[in-house]
Amino acid sequence: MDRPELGFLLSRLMREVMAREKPILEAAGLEMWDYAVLTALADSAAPTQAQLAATTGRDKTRLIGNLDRLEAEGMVARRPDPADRRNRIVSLTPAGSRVLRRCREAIEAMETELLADLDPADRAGFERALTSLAETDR
Amino acid sequence: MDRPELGFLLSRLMREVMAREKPILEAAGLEMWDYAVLTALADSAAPTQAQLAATTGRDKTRLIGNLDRLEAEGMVARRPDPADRRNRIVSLTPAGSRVLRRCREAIEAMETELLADLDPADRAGFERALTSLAETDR
DNA sequence: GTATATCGTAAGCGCGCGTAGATTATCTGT
DNA sequence: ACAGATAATCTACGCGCGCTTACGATATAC
Repeated sequence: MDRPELGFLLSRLMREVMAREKPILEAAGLEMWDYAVLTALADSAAPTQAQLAATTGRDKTRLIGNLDRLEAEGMVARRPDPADRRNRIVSLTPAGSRVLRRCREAIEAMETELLADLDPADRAGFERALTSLAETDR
Repeated sequence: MDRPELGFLLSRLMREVMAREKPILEAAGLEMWDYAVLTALADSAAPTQAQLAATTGRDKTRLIGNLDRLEAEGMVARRPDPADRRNRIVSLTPAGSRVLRRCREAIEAMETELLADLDPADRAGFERALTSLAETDR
């Protein structure tokens, strides 16, 4: 297919998505990284902060600040692992869970709107391909 | 469809593509922005640097450094517009054109490999959808 | 001819980033 | 009991980013 390069297309689309997400997250008092952290904790708590850093892609020393604030606002809990007290188990609080759900819904609505004009088959292929490609971690 | 959010998928894929492009561009002595500039000049010269900045998305004061280096290495030419000597017309030199073509070929090969495992129909839909979405400038 | 606007350029601002080193608490192997 | 590894934290780099201000050269409006 003849098209601009992936990098350009992706960075353009990325900017667009970011621009649309930003006001949603700001309304909830979250930064991008906060949201990534909450999302990573949605299914299950993180056994260590280092692992949470790895799964979110956040630098582990930078993650600390996000957790400090999220904890202060009661969205996240840090408790020492009883089995190894060096580790901090990071988990979502009910309040954090609520904030996350609200943001998630708003963002999904935004995405639906963004993708609305696509040919349905293209859209399905796009989502399948993107999901598959995002798992390509070398 | 049930999938992670667009933002996460895109940023993961973006990182992968960047990681694969980097060594190619480094081998040619280019930074990411240099390559974006050369690509923008491929079809036609830029009538002003401000316009080149706008089309590439680069801040216009930051663009200057890229042009300085590209010009010093003979890949790009800056000449005053005879009709309005405040403007600098930026154009690709033959050498710049060669470097661009070589990088472009390597990057296209990389992309082909990256997309190789996709279902062909998904891949076609992915490329069409991405191209279309990247044109969504609000 | 004088005021106003535009282009390219230089310099400096605060920001977030990844990284590195040191520190403290804790666990593991011997 | 002791040496070495590991987790979280703090501090401090240097980097590139976008943004702002200032300035000289040039063009345009009156």
